[in-house]
Amino acid sequence: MTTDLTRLVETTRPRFRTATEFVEATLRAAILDGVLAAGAPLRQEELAAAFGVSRMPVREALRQLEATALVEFHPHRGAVVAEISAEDAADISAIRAAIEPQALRLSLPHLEKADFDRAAELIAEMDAEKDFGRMGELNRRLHMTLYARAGRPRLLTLVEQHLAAADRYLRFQFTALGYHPQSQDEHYALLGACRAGELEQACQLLTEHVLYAETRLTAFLRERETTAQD
Amino acid sequence: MTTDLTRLVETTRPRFRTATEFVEATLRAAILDGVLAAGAPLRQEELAAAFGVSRMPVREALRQLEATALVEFHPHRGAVVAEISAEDAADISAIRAAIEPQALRLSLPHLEKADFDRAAELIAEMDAEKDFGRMGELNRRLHMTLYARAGRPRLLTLVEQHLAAADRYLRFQFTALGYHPQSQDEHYALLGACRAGELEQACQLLTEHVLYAETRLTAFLRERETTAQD
DNA sequence: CCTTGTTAGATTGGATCCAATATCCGCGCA
DNA sequence: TGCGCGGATATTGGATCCAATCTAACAAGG
Repeated sequence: MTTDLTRLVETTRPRFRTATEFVEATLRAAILDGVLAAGAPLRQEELAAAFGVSRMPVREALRQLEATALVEFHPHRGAVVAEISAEDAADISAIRAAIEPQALRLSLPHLEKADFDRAAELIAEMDAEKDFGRMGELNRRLHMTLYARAGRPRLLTLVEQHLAAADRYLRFQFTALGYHPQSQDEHYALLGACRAGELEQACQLLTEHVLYAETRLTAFLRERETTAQD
Repeated sequence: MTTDLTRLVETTRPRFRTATEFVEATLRAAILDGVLAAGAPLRQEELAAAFGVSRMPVREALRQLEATALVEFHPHRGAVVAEISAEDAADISAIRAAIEPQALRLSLPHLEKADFDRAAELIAEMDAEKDFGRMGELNRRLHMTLYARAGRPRLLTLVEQHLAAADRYLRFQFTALGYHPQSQDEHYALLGACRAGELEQACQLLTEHVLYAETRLTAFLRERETTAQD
């Protein structure tokens, strides 16, 4: 683990103004990308060494990640990467199903042709992409492109966080089952409705898109959880 | 400010296992209750003295509050209590309007008579309550009572956070204009629909309830912002 | 008189050090 | 042989100390 992190460290370090910012962003990416597995203990000393800083920025970063449920603190026992479960996946999906249509509703009236074209590009890129990590990134950017003009920073931050959280789960599913192609059909349909300015239909499609993803994902996770008990 | 905090400190200290938890919870309450005004600088040394701890638990607490947008960090310049604005109020309302109906949708089928009775009690208490601080607390508990059986911890945490954030704004409005009685009518109607098991109607009423509150609030805030420029 | 450079003070960011608590292993005893 | 107790060790929580940087005041020059 240490070496995996060290590589990221040198490349991204100079972009941040404080060590805490740097550690926080890098740790978040590492957790979301699956570099740090669920349940893995996050020893402060170890991380500090990997990042080339002292324990303090690590502690502050961990605190911030705790607030977004990416790590769990156990007093005097340290922090661990948040576990994943079918229950939690359903939880995240319920949130996405609530806030993403809201974001789209507020954004769609202000979207312009350039935005739709950008979205179409991203979908096309996803068709060609093989790497699951890049795939998740593209998926997030596609969704965020459609919501970007909502003009509601808090809402968009929430959406981004939960897209990323969902992505953490999807990576799991993809590596086991491969990418689910139906999802791309849904993207095309969604973009079509958006381009046509069909607000209600677009929201409907989006809700179903999130719901389908949840159904596929939780089915996979539940099976995985039951077979794991053998 | 120091003295206001000191009073809270003694009464709540023993309930927490770590100083950071204690500082975080107390600071959050102080900000939401308006004890610490919007824009107020949060000097680490000052807070540390008020809480009777060193600067470190204060720093960790501030980091956690930053992640929930209650405080803003400016590198090397310190933290301030998040500002309030009509824009931000609308942002929070948009989030509430999205997630609260979702929570109700998931919870309502599992609510029992005892839950409805508890909610009715809370509404009645609100009719009698004069203090705006207690009023907000009761309002939050009422809403959460209706959502409690959703069985989605993340979603409920989000709802609770944004109810609290909205409450911070409502306190502003109430102290200037007094409590808006229409809100209570909406509560009674909502509870009625819930009791009758009318899921769709209840969600509709709830959405409108949040929306009305937003309309009243932003109108008040916008007026306040324009008159403040004289 | 206004602008700009410089410097002193205040305040945060980060590192190190000490104390408190949990875990783990071995020993004694039933 | 199994269970409980106690100390050693590792790790976190908290305090203190030092360095980096921002703010503000003041002086010099245009």
